[in-house]
Amino acid sequence: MAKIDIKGLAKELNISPSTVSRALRDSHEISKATIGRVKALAEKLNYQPHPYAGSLRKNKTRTIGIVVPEVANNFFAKVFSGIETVAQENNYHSLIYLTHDDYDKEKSILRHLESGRVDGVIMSIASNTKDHNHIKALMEADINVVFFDRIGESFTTTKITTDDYESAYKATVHLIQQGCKKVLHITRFLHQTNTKYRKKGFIKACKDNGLPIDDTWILELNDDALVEEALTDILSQPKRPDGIFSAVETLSLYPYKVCKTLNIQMPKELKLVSFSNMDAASFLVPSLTSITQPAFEIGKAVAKALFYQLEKKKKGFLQADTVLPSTLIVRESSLN
Amino acid sequence: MAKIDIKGLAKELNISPSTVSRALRDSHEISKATIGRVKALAEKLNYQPHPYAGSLRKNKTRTIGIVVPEVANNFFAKVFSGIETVAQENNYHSLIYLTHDDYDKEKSILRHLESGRVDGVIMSIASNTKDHNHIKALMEADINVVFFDRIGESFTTTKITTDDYESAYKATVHLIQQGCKKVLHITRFLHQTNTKYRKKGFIKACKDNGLPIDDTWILELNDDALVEEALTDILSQPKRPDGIFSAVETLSLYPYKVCKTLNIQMPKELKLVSFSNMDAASFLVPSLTSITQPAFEIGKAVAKALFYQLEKKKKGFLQADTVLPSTLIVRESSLN
DNA sequence: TTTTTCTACGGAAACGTTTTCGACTTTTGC
DNA sequence: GCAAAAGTCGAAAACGTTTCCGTAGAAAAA
Repeated sequence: MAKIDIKGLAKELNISPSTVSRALRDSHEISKATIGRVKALAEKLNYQPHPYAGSLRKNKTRTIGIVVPEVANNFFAKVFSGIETVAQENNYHSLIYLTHDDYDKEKSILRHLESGRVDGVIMSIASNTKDHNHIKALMEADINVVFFDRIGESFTTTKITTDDYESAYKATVHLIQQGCKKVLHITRFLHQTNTKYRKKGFIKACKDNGLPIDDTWILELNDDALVEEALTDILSQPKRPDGIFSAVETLSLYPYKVCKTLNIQMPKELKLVSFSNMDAASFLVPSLTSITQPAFEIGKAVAKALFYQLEKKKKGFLQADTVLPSTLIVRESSLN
Repeated sequence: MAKIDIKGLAKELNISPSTVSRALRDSHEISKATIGRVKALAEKLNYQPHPYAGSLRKNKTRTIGIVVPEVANNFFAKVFSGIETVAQENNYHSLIYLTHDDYDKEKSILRHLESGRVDGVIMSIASNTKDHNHIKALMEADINVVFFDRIGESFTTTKITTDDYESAYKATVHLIQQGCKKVLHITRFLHQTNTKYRKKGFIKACKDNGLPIDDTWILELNDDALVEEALTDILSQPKRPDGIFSAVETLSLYPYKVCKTLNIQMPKELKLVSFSNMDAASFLVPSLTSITQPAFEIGKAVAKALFYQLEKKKKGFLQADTVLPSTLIVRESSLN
């Protein structure tokens, strides 16, 4: 099947390319009759417009860039699924880039995206980027950028987050109500916005309930290789914690492991609640009490917000700062 | 920062756009001196070539399409991660489309991809597509297509799979060696290539070891809503199975659930092994004996194969049919 | 009838590159 | 000293669209 283009159609029909172009887009300055003829032939020859030619001329790509740390992760995968759903509905295309939580990679990706390959970018910032100049540069190149979860707080654009502070507060209070006297907070990358607020919620909950807090009860465990050791240390102490609040899914399984080797009974001697979108949460023993973020909805919301910005001429945001509620699902790991 | 293009650079340097274009690409017909001047200015002004202009002229996009059923799934997510890694290494861009296992959606996606938006496509076929004309059409539009896991067997192109037959055989034999006398096979979408071969391996293992097989011992459970009921039924029978071999991860957790409600002891009364890439497998109780496919490696292999085809002028494949080995990880759920 | 307004379409420029074809200058080979 | 060969660059076409501008004829208004 030889590729057919607008010129080919035009020649076949003895009309000009401009007429064909207009006819295909139902222009009012073309008669119904010719529109019919053009569309019939286009259909018959399976004409597919070349997307890049149009993009070049119109300076619109109908493509978005999605820049995230990873995708082999329940949360990000579900967010992406939400984004993609909305993108397909709006006839947008999704270019996806993984930063692997590497600042330099993120920088070079964003720098490339200044080229005009995409109309807008949805991103969740890499865990080790602290400086945001590359993001600012992208915006100054007139690319719309919106954030979710790990946001750039200083930018005035759409940011979709969850109620990290409140959820963390609620989870901590839940542990305390179940009888915990010493709650340990394990977390990662505290300079990120989401973990930062989770920590604040944790601290507030402890204070409100008269639990003493010092920094040794907050463990920032950034290196996978060291988690088990650190956890073993603190759980071997005589005055070990009787509750753990984990701010990230990737840390949630370690307590199970360490308790097994140290022969600590969960939930009797140690209660656990963790942020997590893991499907298997209810099949663990004890099943995991979790705070799950509405990942799919986050994806849909952030995509909708971006498309809103892209379609409207007027500047303005659909919802500049949207906070979606997470839900605390109480299972066995936290129960008395 | 006003966007700068080749013409702008040319004017600034008082040379022609063609010279600039060549200089940026280190053409040997441009003097070292001008190459230096051009690159210096390009760097200074943060020149980013417009990708679509080049694509249009060169008829090469350096973009691939990835068409998969879903991504909120350990296996596909890890495969994608492998693909993306190789893509970034080779300076390719990844457009990703989810079919949600819907044939019509897959068809319209592939149809669109005939347009020239991508140079090649990596795909894993949706579970309910049985006719492959849309794929054939894409190939005839001169788009390279390669497959992984759920492949189109009739096509002569690269297909990356795992040793489904052998793994299934090995898993079944393992169950039998652990004392199972009646092994149930639960699976999905048996018209797919991968599940089809897993079933064959299962049957062969049973026959080789003198276990009687009839069709009631093979359950094709395509509807999520009906799985629990079906499993409850068969496990309530007096002559219930004492072993389950699950061909897909999405079915692997149901036996846990049903055994709990029916008060059947795992692994004492019922042993289980399942295909799975789930991280939590070792934290289940009993921990799940699983066959895990090398998802990340599959992604890398399929991407490498595609890029090989795209870069070489000569027709030919890197590895037309590559079969990567899965590994059987024995945990508690299958042990005597 | 003449003038104006629509209707329906064509010609050509434009988007930002790459590449073909030449052309001019300098170097090389004899 | 002269032809051939290198070396270095420019003009313009081309990729496949969209859109600006123009115009012929028909219909409407005068």
